[in-house]
Amino acid sequence: MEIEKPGKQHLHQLKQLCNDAGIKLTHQRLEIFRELMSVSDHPSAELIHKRLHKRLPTIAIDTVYRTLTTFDELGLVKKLHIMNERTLFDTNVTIHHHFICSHCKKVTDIYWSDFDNSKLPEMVEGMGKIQSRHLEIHGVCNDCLHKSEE
Amino acid sequence: MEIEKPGKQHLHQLKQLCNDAGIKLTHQRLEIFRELMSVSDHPSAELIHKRLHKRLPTIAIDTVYRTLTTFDELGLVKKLHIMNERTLFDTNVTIHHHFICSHCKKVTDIYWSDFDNSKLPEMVEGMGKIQSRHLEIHGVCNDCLHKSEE
DNA sequence: ACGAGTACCAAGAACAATTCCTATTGACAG
DNA sequence: CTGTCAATAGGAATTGTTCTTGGTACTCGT
Repeated sequence: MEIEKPGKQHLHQLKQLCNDAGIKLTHQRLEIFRELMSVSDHPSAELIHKRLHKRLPTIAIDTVYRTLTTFDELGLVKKLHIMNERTLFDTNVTIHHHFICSHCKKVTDIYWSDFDNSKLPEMVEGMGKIQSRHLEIHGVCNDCLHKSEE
Repeated sequence: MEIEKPGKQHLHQLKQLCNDAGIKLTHQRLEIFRELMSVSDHPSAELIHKRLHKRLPTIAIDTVYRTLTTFDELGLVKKLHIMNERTLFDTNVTIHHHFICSHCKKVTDIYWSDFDNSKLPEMVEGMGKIQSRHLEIHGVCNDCLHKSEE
């Protein structure tokens, strides 16, 4: 079972990817990328926009959405649609699952390659062409468990 | 592995539940319940509202949302938050998972009790108090596979 | 250097899903 | 019958996201 979170993408990879995709590596894209790679959580578009506002006071929320969608298509980030919450973006694009605290809503990555490599039941395999599987585990995280004891 | 979908709830159970919860069994709640139990798919609030409009021409979409949330709290239905889509409601509240066609977006229930009863990795168990697990399998369903061959 | 073409972006309008607000209704207790 | 209170209808508001528009900057051919 893997536990370590894989290393982050680097700037030259972004440049490469943009080149390959035939799109420009603009200032905005670069800054959004830097912001994404500097965080280890699962930020929302709104949060990224807020954080970027210090460095890029004129950036529009729409640009953030557009760029994140572009990054999603490039495979640099992954859109998460969890719970009742807004769309989140995961900078970790390797195969993994999520633990979601039903109290504080924090999302924690889970690596479980044994499960990823295991075979699904025949019934499921027969439903169509399987592309991916994503496990969402809900519970109360340790932080919230300790807080509620106080 | 279970395959059969468990039986649906019945009217007297709704009455019982409302009584226990100390809320009234209003005409609207009854009709929304009946509508829910008559379908086997995963309807959205909007769709339920549209269907109910024939029988209850004055029902407000807000009432549908409120009632579905109430039912969710009572455990009669389960809110689903899948993909980029709107919130769906699942009338099947027994433990199960979902296969989501990335092409037609259809959601199919999966029963896999071996997995439900299996132990999670230590690392995950240690993250907090686990309440539930939900597996989302993405792929292309057989219908769409056949259609694309034409 | 210069003009046309293209990708890109900011700003605000538009949109869709959901929730809030408020007056009204309806059921029940006294 | 009347006061009370939960529940509802209808519309307005809010929220998250996307579209439209006009303008800017870079690129390529000349």
